[in-house]
Amino acid sequence: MVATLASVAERAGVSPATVSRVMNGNYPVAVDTRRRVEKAIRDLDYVVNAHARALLHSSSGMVGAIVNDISDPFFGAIAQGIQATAATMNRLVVICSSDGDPAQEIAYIEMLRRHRADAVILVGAAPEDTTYRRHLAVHARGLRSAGSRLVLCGRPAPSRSIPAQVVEFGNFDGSRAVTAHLIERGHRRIAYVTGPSGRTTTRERLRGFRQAARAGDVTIDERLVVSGDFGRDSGYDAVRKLLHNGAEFTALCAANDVMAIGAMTALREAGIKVPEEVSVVGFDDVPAARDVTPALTTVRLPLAEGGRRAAALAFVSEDLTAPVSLGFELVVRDSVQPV
Amino acid sequence: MVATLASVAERAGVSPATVSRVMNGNYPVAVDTRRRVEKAIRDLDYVVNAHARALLHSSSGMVGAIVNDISDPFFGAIAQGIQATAATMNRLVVICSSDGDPAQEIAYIEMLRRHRADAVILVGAAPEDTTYRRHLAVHARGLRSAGSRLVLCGRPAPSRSIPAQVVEFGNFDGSRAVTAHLIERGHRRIAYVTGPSGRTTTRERLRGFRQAARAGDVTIDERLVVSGDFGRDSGYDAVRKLLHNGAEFTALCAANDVMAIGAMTALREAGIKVPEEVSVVGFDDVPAARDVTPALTTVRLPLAEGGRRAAALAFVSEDLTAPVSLGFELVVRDSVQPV
DNA sequence: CTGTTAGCGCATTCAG
DNA sequence: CTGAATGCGCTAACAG
Repeated sequence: MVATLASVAERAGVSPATVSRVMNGNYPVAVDTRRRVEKAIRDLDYVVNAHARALLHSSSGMVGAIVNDISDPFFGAIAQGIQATAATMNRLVVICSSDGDPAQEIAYIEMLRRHRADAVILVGAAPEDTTYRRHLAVHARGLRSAGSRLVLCGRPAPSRSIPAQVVEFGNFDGSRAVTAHLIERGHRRIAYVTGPSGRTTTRERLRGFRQAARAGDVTIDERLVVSGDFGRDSGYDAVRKLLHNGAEFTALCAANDVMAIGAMTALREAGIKVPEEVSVVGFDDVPAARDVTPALTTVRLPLAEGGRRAAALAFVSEDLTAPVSLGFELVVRDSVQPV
Repeated sequence: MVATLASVAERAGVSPATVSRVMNGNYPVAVDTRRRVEKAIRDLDYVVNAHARALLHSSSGMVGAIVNDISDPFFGAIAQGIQATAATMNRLVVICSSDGDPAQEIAYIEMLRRHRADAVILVGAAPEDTTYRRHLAVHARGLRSAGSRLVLCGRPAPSRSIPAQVVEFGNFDGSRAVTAHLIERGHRRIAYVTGPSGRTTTRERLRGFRQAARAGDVTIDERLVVSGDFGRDSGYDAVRKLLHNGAEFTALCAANDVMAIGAMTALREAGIKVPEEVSVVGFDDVPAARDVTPALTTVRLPLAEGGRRAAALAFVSEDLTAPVSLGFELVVRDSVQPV
């Protein structure tokens, strides 16, 4: 059996109220009474029931973060940031991996609402389908009316009808910058590996790529645009497919580092030298980007900081008037060479 | 305001009990009554209060996992496995990052006990200090008497006095195998980068290394054993230090891949060719191991499976008589060359 | 099939 | 400074 306030009270020969007062320490209690109670607590290994407590306050001191895949370094870095500031505030973080499934994500949001999470942080690309958006809008209002916060990290602010705080990354601008970097070095036949279809991040980064191409007066051969899913193997496969189709390109731009790294391996296996024959760029600047050969030129996103900012927003009750927009930095390493 | 059972009942013109019955669906309710209630639920966007419910069952349908650092791919892979099987059972997973601090870890365990977590999964190396062990023993008994499970994943079973289910990895055997691999190829001056001090995993892997050396009749020059912390930079720094001290070695064995990869970068920057001049091996087989150049020879641990097995143990109530011992696989790639 | 009752464990009035 | 009483939201008897 597990000890309760009452059992501790009985053992200490006091009332439950007194035990409660020494537990919370915000009320005068006689020194020796306190001592007796503390001993009983230790003897019984009493641990308060967070549920009973939450029932009173209708809050739980817990925040939920929903990510696509916790084993992806992109999400790992953000989760780490969230966790770090949550620990500071003595809050429990519930991390849920939705596996990229919008329905799963909605299910998790509902679970978190059941647990009266103080905040829900949605991390990374948002699905663009309308069923998802409808459900999200309902939950957003529900969270709001329960006094909980909805924070979006790494996805754009949705319609005004859904109340949320948002932390955005420079997906569009970063993608434009890294593409321009390629073009400035003379590349005109540039392949692109996209993220999964129907996600905001995929769209934004691709848009940046196309925009830079237009601005640089290079036309994108649509046969060079192949779709990936942000996973390493999809980058690898994309190159195989490109090569198999006899595509010709002097540079490859991947929608994230993980795919860029898979792509580099495929290139190497095909006997194509990077960057001598093909330049490669990625996006995110995950830790591995620095350690592959050649080191990957990419766009650094302040991922951990994004997580920290998102968590900070989760713990504060004022609404932001505008989204927090985090910058990016073009990190030039060794994977690009002038054509 | 947030809807309650009572408010839904009122709106539907029925009793709270009836609403509860349609919510749980495990009790006969007239079709049109059910319909009316469902409409009220939707209208009010009613979401049950998990805390009120948990108060009755004294369980929460939630399991906690405590890891050292969620952004480390080792933990990411395990967390992913835990998460995957938890989702299958419709359970919420609370992932907590203790930052390698034993006191933090204890604090998290207590938080999870307050929330009446169905299980607590401790992932990765265990601290070896006695204060930690004493606290853990108390909590282990507390969890047990509350009907919760304690599962250890990637750390050895502690003393018999603490009740826990354990999933172990082949730290000792794997380390011995990969070291033997080096020795068989003629290496006799082998450097070693350890994990953080005072952790079980660090000790086990180092022990395997020494054991293999002894068995292969090679004596380890203690100046070649340098300590790291499982982080990438510590692998990088270890090589710098070794080089700075004028150490001579033909092979380097790192206690994990992350450090091995950092070490390879340091070697490359110093103009030392891997594997022509120095062979390198790692441990874990994280995703990046495949994509560095040369691809890293390492020991593959079934990390995701370990997570899945640990989660499975968390959801079952029978005690195992013996720890689950997961195998390992020596993955030979390109980072080792005969001397 | 449906309503009424009681109580899960705790913090908070309100009295002493 | 301490105790008794109340109710948070829900489900599980128990009646009807």
